[in-house]
Amino acid sequence: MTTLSTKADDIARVLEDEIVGGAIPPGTVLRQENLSERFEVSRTPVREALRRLAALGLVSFEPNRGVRVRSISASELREAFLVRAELEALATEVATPKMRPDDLAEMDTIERRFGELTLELREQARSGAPRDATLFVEWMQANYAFHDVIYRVAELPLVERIAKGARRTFIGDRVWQARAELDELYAKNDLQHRAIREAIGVGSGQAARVLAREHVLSSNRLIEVVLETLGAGGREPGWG
Amino acid sequence: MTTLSTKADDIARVLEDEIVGGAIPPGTVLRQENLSERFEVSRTPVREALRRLAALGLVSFEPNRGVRVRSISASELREAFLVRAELEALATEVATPKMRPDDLAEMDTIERRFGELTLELREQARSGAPRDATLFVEWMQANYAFHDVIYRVAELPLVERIAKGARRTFIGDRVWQARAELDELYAKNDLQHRAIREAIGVGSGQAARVLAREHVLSSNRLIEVVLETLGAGGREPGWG
DNA sequence: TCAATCCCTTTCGGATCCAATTTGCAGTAC
DNA sequence: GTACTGCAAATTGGATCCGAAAGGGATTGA
Repeated sequence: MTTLSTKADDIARVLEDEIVGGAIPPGTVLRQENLSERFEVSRTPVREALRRLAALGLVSFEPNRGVRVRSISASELREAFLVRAELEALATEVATPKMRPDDLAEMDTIERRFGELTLELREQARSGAPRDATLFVEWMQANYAFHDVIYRVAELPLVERIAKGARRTFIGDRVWQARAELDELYAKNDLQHRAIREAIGVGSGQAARVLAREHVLSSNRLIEVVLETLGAGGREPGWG
Repeated sequence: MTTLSTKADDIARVLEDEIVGGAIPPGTVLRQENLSERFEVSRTPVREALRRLAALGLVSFEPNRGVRVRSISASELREAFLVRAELEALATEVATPKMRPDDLAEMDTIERRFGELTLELREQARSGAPRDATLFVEWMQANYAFHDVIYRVAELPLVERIAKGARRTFIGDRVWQARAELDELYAKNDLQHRAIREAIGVGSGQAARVLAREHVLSSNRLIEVVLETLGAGGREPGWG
């Protein structure tokens, strides 16, 4: 029986998901022994996993002190959006002439679902009820699924990898649940998706590029508003 | 006395430089024991270093078989140039309004030197003499220095990191020395640098962006010509 | 009261040791 | 001659062990 993956890789994947998903908040100090007893392995594979996370920029490595989950600054966040904007624009332009009818049909299906979820979210936001996390996650997934079709058609694995790496600098989902006026974001996102899909449909790579870029940048602007109102409060847990 | 860096990090840095510099050719299999006796350490830090290289995409990790230096395919190379083109365009646009007189002066100094080196290289190419490696390296460094000013002024560390990561997928410098008709590239590069500098000088971020993008893309086109004539011969050493 | 020093605990980095997997080769059956 | 089996060498993955660095607290001295 072939193993096909090492424990270090498994651990790295799990921690990666937990960090980008927000389950492990920024600033957390990761102790090797904790992780080794949690995953029921020795510290050796744990350290290899941590090296990988460090190379990916998810944690910072202080020699002889430990690793801590990196917290992202406002400027880093803005930059990540800039990178995403450029690369998604590129991918969208490249994908446009390669789109096949079934790809477009898939985009339509996803977009329809996305529209429904958007309505539900706005409904919820207007009613003032507490946010439903699962609904939000679904909305997010539909959002990503839309872009994933584009990435798949574009066939630019490097671009996809980098853009998705930048995408994950999201500070977790709770940011999005923070303010009710994100209503505007929901509606705009939906409209922009449709505009992008239409531009692709008529085969205008240029237009699709511009729209994709603006789409990401407008998300950026709204996120910044949220961060301001949240007070950019990056409280940093100490080493203890 | 504080160590300030671990052996794993040191080893990773050295190997990184050797791989991107071409000293360790693509396809090479890296044996843990070889490296451990070369660096006079045990295999533990070596493996951590290899994990980092794997996370950076410089080597591929096959469980229970070993690591090998990744060889870059033509499509990967093309993609890397696309990424660089977008990100350098972005950086150039952002840098334009932030340029101070002394920054511009520095660009002029570098560009002047770059022009001289370009002339020397073209001279050498026309004379049919064997390429002077050090001259070429100098030319390359001046080329990079020009762009580095832009990156420094732009103050976009993430963009800089990604773009430079894509820049290093260069298959070493010998590619550039392969054909004499790169003459054209030398001249064009020089002219494009000047155009970019002038666009920045008049404060047109839009123009600078477009010029920077075309600059990188034209390098890409010429590289592809070279690869075609070279026969894309990616001979892969076996596992032995 | 406050600062410097020593020591003890915690935690990390690295070395060594052992188990598991792969691989090459010899031998054998057909 | 070819394909298959089984063993042995090479190599990796992981566990355990040890020395060293960092941090905290008590003691001492001014």
